[in-house]
Order: sequence, then structure tokens, then C-alpha cells
Amino acid sequence: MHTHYSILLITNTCALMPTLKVLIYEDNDDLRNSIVTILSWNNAFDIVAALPDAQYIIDDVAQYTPDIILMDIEMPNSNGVTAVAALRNKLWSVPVLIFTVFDDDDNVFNAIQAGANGYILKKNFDLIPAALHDIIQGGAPMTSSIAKKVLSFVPKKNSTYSQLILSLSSREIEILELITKGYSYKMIADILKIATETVRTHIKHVYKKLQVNSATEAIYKYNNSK
Amino acid sequence: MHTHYSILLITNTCALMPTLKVLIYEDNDDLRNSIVTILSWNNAFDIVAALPDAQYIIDDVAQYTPDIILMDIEMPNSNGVTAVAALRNKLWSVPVLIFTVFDDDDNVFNAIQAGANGYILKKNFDLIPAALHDIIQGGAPMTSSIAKKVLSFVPKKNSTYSQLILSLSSREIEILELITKGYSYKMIADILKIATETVRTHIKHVYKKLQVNSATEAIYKYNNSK
DNA sequence: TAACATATACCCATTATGTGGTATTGTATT
DNA sequence: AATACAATACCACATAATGGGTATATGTTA
Repeated sequence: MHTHYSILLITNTCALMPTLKVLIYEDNDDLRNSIVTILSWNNAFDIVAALPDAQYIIDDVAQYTPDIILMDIEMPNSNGVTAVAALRNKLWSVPVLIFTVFDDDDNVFNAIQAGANGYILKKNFDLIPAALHDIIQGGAPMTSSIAKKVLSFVPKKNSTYSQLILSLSSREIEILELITKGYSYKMIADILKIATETVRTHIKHVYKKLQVNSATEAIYKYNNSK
Repeated sequence: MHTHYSILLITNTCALMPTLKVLIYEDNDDLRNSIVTILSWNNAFDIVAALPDAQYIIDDVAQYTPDIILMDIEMPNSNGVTAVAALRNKLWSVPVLIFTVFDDDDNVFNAIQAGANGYILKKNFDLIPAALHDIIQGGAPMTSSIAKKVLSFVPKKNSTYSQLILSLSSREIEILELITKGYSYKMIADILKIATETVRTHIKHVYKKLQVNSATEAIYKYNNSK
């Protein structure tokens, strides 16, 4: 048997680092206090607030103007991922490091989509300082196992369809692109300064090559191949 | 001024680890020999071959049956990313660790799409052993800066459209999903065991809510919102 | 040169889709 | 009880999309 413990991406930082204003959301009192203690001993951090709930995150950020936020996911009156989404909806770009026990696909995916900048697990508690610095310096800290999940969210090519797409001429692809954007034959003809009938001819060829008989089918195949 | 050097995800491994058969592709003779030397000193690795070119990767893998592949990108007669794609087209799942000087979006994105399992930069040369073990144990080793690029490839929600989508009922979403998959009204009616006219009614409602007037437009908005 | 692909354009006929209604049933909300 | 919405279903009309052709000019390639 062999043991293994997966760790992560560290950014070593030295000298003259500006003090980071950190806002913390964590509902567990013990854990929250521990984080505050750890970060307080590090001169690089200035904890502007440590709150048990993110339901007033917009007001909190306006009040404390943090450089970075450390965010739990599961909290009594709010959800960390939803809170991040709320921030991003206001087009506020304060970086957020998600810190949670959840490492399932849905939580990771939702956090990334909501606009989180990093994602570490509570068992890697000790890596918070490094991860915070890492985000500030433009990184996206996460363990290798989280990275694997993120990889799986990147849309993959489908080689079968890709072969079909290769048979299309550049003009045909151009027209198919316009179809996928919702344009009608007439609009495409207008955009490309050609006759509607020519657009039709191209589309007929596209359908034959992709072996489909409608725009929606063509879009589906095309979207699953590029 | 502050210095910083970004490092990564390590997997600490101990005792009774099976020996990994490694196949290496790297065109630079010095670098290739150095890697072989480093890995040879580690009992955990058995270098089955170290080649300057991946043009015959299919044959190589068949011959050497490696547990894992270490792959450069730029080589005289072949491209590492293309080689990985060739492997995956054969549905061979041998894990591949990309090892390159290129950290631009296109190279990273193409490698991920091709099916690479990890991506480390040549300046982080020394991390190869840990990264190889990491992949075998199900991780996806990459530096935090590469992870940031990967994050950017995950399709993001568009909050404007998302609001529109929220107004759809579950039945309407169900039908819209079928539309995006290229099904006609009749086919959808068949699948859901309802009248074609009912399908049409639902779609009318969807179009009104999404403020569009065709299936292609609806698909476009929908794909840019979920 | 002959064969082929590409981009252009038009005709005819049919089907699918989009738009405007109305209507019933059930369920939730007020 | 009244209102609203969701899901079901039908009618009628107009427009858009699709499928079968044919045709010409321009290249490229065998």
C-alpha cells in the first residue's frame, strides 16, 4: 500500500510585498478564528473582517474594500458561490478564493462559472496564505485534483464531426457561423452582399456535407466539433 | 520590488509505488538526456524510450506500452499536441504530460482539447517526477498560471441572458434543449408523447420570453447563457 | 485537357416554422 | 373566490426553410 497526499501550487514571495486586505467568510466559529489567527501572525495580511455569512457581501465589500476575499461555500443564510455571482454581476472584480470541503463536480463548476479565482479544500487549510498571494500575482491556485475537474469542463472536440467540418469550404463555414448566430438567409445575404439564392446554395451544400437537413441539426453538429 | 516564482501541485509518494514505464519525446538532445538521467536515478521510473520525435507515436506506444508519456510540443517532424490527438483518436488513454516552453493560450488550449493530462513548463523541469506520479494518481498537474488559462476556457455564464432563461418553465427548457439538439417539432412531439401543436405552443412562449423569432436565434441565446 | 471544387445565381414545389388567436385543465398564490 | 401561470391542444394564415434541378465563371489538379 502506498500513501499519497496531493498538494498544490505555491507562490513563494519575498520582501516588500504590500499588505493584503483580506475579507473572510466562514460560518464555523473555530475555523474562522483559526484562520484569522494564522493570517494575523503574517504581516503580509490585514484581515479587515471575518464574517459568518455572505448575505450582505455587496455592502461588506463596499465598506471594507478588501484586496481579496476568502470564501466558504456552505453558510446558514447564504451560499458562497451565489455570493461570488452577485459580486460579478455588479462587475466587481475583487478576487475570491473558494475554501470548502466540497470537491464535487457541481460545486467546482458552479464556483468557476460564477467567477471564483481559486479553489482549495479545507483539508489544505495551511495553504491559504500561499494561495492568497498566488491569486494576487495572477495565478489560479487549486489542487491537482481540482484542476482535473476543471479540465473536464473544457469542451472537447468530437473527432467524428471534426472530419465532416474539414470538408466544408471557407465560404461554407463562414455562412454556417452566421447561421449559428441566428441570422436568416436574407440577413446573411445582406451581410455578405450576395443573393439570397446563393446563400441557399451554400447551405444546401453544407447540409449535404454534414449529412443533416435543418439549421438546428447543422448547428448541433458544428458546435460539437470545433 | 518583490520576486516570485510560481510552483505547483506536488504529490508526495511513499513506499511500494509500482515502477512507471515512461516514454519521453523531446527533440533537444541535452534536455532529453538530462531528463533521462534524472528519472533514471529514481527507482520509481523505468524509461522505456526517449525519442526526439513523435511522428510514429502510435507504433511507439504499441511497441513500448508505456504507463505514461512525457511530451514536448515543438519537434522537427511532429507536433506534440497533434501526436496526443492521434493517440486519443485511437481511443488510447495513456496519460500524457505536456512539457514545453510555450505557455500561450493557444498551445495550452489545444493541448487540453487534444486530451493532455497535465501541462508543465520547462523552467519547472525539476517538477517532472512529482507531476508524473500526480497524473497516475488521478491529478492534473499544472502551474497556477496555466490553471488560470484553463479556467478562462471554461464557458462563462452571461448574466443578461441568464435572467431570460430563468423565466422559462421546466417544460419550456426541456423543449428548448431538444431544439438545440436539432430535433424537429414532430420529433419532439414524438419524444415527449404530446401533440405537435403543443410543442409549437411551448416554443411560441419560449420565443416570446427570450425575445427572439427563430430556433437559431433561441439556440444562440441559450448557448450563451447556461 | 478533362475532371473537379468553389462561388455565384435562378426556378419550381413542398414542408417546416413562425404568429395570431382560442380553450380546457390543474395547481399555486393571493 | 379570484387571479395567475403552466401544460395541454387546435385552427388559420403567412413566411421561411428545404430539396430537386440547372447554369456560368473561376480556379486547381490529375
